[in-house]
Amino acid sequence: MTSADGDSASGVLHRPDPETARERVGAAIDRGAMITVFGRCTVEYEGRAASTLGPGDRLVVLKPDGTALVHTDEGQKPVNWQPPGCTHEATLADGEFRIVSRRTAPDERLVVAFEQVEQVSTFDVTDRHDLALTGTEEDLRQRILDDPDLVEAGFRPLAIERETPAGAVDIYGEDREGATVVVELKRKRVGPDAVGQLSRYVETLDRELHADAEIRGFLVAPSVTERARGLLAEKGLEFVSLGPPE
Amino acid sequence: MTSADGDSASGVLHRPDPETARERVGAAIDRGAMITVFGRCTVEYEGRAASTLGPGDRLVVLKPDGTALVHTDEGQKPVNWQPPGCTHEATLADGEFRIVSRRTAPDERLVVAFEQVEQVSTFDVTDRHDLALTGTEEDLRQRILDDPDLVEAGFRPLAIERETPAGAVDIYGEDREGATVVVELKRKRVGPDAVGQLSRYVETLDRELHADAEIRGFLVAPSVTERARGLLAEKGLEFVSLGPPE
DNA sequence: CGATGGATATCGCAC
DNA sequence: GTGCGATGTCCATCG
Repeated sequence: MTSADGDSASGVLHRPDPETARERVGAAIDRGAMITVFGRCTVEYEGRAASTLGPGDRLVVLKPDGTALVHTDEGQKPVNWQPPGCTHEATLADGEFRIVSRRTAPDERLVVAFEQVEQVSTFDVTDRHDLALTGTEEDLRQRILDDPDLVEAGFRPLAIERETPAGAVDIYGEDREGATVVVELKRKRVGPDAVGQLSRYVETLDRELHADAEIRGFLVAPSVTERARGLLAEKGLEFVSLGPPE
Repeated sequence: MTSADGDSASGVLHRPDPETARERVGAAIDRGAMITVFGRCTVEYEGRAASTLGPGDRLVVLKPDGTALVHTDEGQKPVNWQPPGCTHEATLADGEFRIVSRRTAPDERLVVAFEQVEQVSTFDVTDRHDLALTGTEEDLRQRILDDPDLVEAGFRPLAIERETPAGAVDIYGEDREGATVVVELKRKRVGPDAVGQLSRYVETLDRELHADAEIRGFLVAPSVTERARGLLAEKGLEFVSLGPPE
């Protein structure tokens, strides 16, 4: 045991035996602490898909919200995981310390079996601050509502997130002639999928509105791929280049 | 200091002062170790977007491949991160221990400034085992190639990933009458986007092939949403229900 | 390097 | 719960 044991804010065990690891992790799960376990382990997952992972050194993170993450030394994404809301369990089986995380609807199960536990750490964590993020699609929308001429001189926004049978349109409005305008926003370079999305909005509005009504579709993004540009031309849609704020 | 210090496989510091934390993390970065730091910190990010995060208790993971992750007590995704390939730096500024991670193309920068470091851990990690995953789209494709009648009696696959101007078709073949068949596979319930994808394949092949050639489009998936079903009917495409193996 | 599409995507919101 | 679209998506693959 280390001096950390007397500290409620955090605790650490170095190379605990399986039973000691099970006790510490089980207690931390019950306490609602954040837990990291590093050691040599195998991983099995079964649920939406299924996978097995042979022995290797990995970092396991258990969060009080029921999230489980298994990280190797590479990659931003965990090699295995469970989403928030799962139930974690610390068990002993065949003399091994194991972490089992389950959920239902859909049924999913993650089992991490440790051959050797290098370290168990627990943390009592408080974090009330929300992330303030800028440079998103909503920012782009606000810039256009502040200055509709960015789309086209005389453009008048009438609604945001206007519902159509094909889904909600980002910005709905009229051009200077009174023709209906549909605007699809993308915060980064767009491919063919965005053109298909805009096209569906225009097509369904074509049916919904007056038969002789002209409907113009605008795609607003920093840039388009060559294939997407071709699809735009083919479908008679327009493109406006608008990048993130400097 | 704990007994772990003499062990090259892992090391831990409890509540180090900023300078000690900087030394230990800087050395571990240079050594190519995996690092976890837990403590009270603020986070700033600037790059593809920008964000700030006020003080709170968070777990920071630095990987030898240049990945950085900042995890709070909630959520599966890190609240902030840097992708693999970044350069990490451990610095002292205003008496605080800071972790700075940068990359170029695009320029991105992540700064984690610690008011209080609860724990620093380092691990020498090797993991050469690959993940074996089943229940994927490739599994579904193999099942159909093994038994093409799953799509339709008499279906004959001729190619996989056949290129078209609209992208690669999952399975390309002929029905019993010799008509061209395009099959789009999805491993789970599909929405309108998959119908758009299949529709583009059929449309472009319609132009590419003989004008009088009949082209049939099949969407193979466990199920479809109501809107997607409508789009399929509208575009004259067919649906085959085929779920993951039990 | 960019383009393309899959993913146990995750996440948030509307219904 | 399902449906739908955004994401600093990440990631592998291909040209």
